[in-house]
Amino acid sequence: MSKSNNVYKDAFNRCLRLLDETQSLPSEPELGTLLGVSRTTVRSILSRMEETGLIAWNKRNKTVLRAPRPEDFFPEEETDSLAEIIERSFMRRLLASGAEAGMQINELELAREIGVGTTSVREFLIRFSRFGLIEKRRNSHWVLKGFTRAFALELTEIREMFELRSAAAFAALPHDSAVWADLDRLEVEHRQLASDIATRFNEFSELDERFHRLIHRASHNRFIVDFYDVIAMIFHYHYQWNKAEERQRNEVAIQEHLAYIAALKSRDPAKVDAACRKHLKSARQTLLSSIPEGRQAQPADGRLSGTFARA
Amino acid sequence: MSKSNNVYKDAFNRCLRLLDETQSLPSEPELGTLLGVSRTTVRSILSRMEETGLIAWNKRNKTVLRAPRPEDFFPEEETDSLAEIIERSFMRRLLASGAEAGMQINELELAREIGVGTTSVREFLIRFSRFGLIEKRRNSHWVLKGFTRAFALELTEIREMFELRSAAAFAALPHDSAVWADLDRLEVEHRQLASDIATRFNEFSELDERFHRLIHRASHNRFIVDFYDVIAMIFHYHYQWNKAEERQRNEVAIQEHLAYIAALKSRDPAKVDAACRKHLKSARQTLLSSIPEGRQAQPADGRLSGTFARA
DNA sequence: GTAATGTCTTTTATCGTGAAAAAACATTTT
DNA sequence: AAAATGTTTTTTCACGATAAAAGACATTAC
Repeated sequence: MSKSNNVYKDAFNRCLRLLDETQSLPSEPELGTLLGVSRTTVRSILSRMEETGLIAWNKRNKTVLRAPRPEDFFPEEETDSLAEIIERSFMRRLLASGAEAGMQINELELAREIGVGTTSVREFLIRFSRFGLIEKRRNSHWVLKGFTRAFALELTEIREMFELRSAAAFAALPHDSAVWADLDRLEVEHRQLASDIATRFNEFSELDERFHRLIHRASHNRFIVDFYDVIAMIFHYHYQWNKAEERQRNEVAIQEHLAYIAALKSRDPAKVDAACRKHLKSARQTLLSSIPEGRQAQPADGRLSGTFARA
Repeated sequence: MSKSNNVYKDAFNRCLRLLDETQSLPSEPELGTLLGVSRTTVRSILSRMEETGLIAWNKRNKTVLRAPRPEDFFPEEETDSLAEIIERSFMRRLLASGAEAGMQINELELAREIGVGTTSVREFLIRFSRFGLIEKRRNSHWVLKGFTRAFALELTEIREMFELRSAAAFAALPHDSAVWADLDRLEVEHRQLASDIATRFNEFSELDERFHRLIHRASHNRFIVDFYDVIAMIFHYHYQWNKAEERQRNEVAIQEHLAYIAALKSRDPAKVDAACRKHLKSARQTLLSSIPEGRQAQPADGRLSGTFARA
């Protein structure tokens, strides 16, 4: 099978949405930039759009003939990259009960179960290892460290260290920095979401990530910025997994963010520190409360069927 | 070629050194633990030792017949893992002049130049990416961020944050903790090295790493402990690259370590903080002074032959 | 002459394959 | 019966091969 054409399919779908807005498409290089793909892929997309009667394509002329119909789109599941498929599959297993600290991870079995080659699984595990949830034994298998209370505490410890420092750096940024406009925009979005909370509460997690990433970027430190990937990953799956009191939690978080934003705008270090601490404390509480007591680190032993086996 | 047997060769060489000390070798499982390899590999080693007349092997009896000769050993270069070979090769290129920030890294070309498969190079680059020196463009090449002044400053910023916290945690450890004995042992080693500095100054970097890892471990935080891998990697190659005033630098560092150790033993937070800060400051200076001014981040352009190409 | 399109080449992503090494199972020895 | 040895199976590691996607070069259009 060698390689799926999900890049093409995903870009095709995104291009279809563009069709609604205009009568004719821009030049190939322009489309490439817009969709984030190469001209080669753009031309494949245009070819297909011509074939299916969506556009008339003659050199520079790409006239839209009709609006896209649902059946023009490629199925969602065919647009995911292999890495995404593997990650989702792996995280499902990890968060499912039965995945205890100390268990072995079997590359071959994982690959077979997901239906992909071992190379992709290996590469995924190497990339995933920086999240601190798995560890490699030299010339041997991977070991699961488990999504434990200890993990959550270690993660939040670093997060708090990094974010307090970033927030302080943020507040010290000059008045003419572009971040203040970004912050204003985020504040508006927070207020809109707050007033619509009853129906849109599930949009918070995306806003949350953008807000915190903006702050972390002020550190101008690649290690701090990159570490937010770990936090984002954990919170992403955590939100999917723990829906209890989601609306209320998010409502509280939005108010904390607004207070945090006000503190940043005041540029008063003490206020920033206090608002940041307060929010991070409740974020930690939320994460911790979602980890059942049973999910403690404990050396597992014996063998178990499936991807994870007792060591 | 599929897979080299460097694990076997390396373990064989290490096993040869064991031969000097005893008349007979222990059981297979025991040897496996000792050498850190499986019984399968142990048996291959024993087979060869029997063939070359080093031992007489009959079931539980493994009698040493003669002392190993130089020609019994496998050549050093055959005992390195592929990952080590690729890392060395890559770092040589990275630290060589001409590798500027913004350049592209070509997997295929790197693989060809080193003489290995692309998979191994890909996996290496993924693993290496956590050091913050390279970055991947989606569906495309890697980009070199460069060993710049900015990199050194970002690295040391995190290091200082982490080590100050770890040192404070260390000093707060209970009296009966095993780390105090470890610290005492390290102190002795420091004093021995200090008195022999003229001849053994190049042994410092290994001692340095052990000392700092001991401190970082007191944080009980996997992210802090793991981050020391980044520091160790950078300092490892930095030491190889910058030999200027090595002896004097190490002499100063040993004295700083001794003061740092004394502060830890005093368990006085203020003293620990001061000693730690002082040492980290001079470590940062050493690293910074080794980065030539020319080695600044600047967007490269155009193409260049070799592994790294201008973007 | 700049920027697009058309064509060709190179690189990346992924798989199946086979040898090295680990791990599991069976048998013997103490 | 506990621990070693002998044997077989499974897993990891690394490669070459191939389609997707990117990139480079040549040609045409404005």
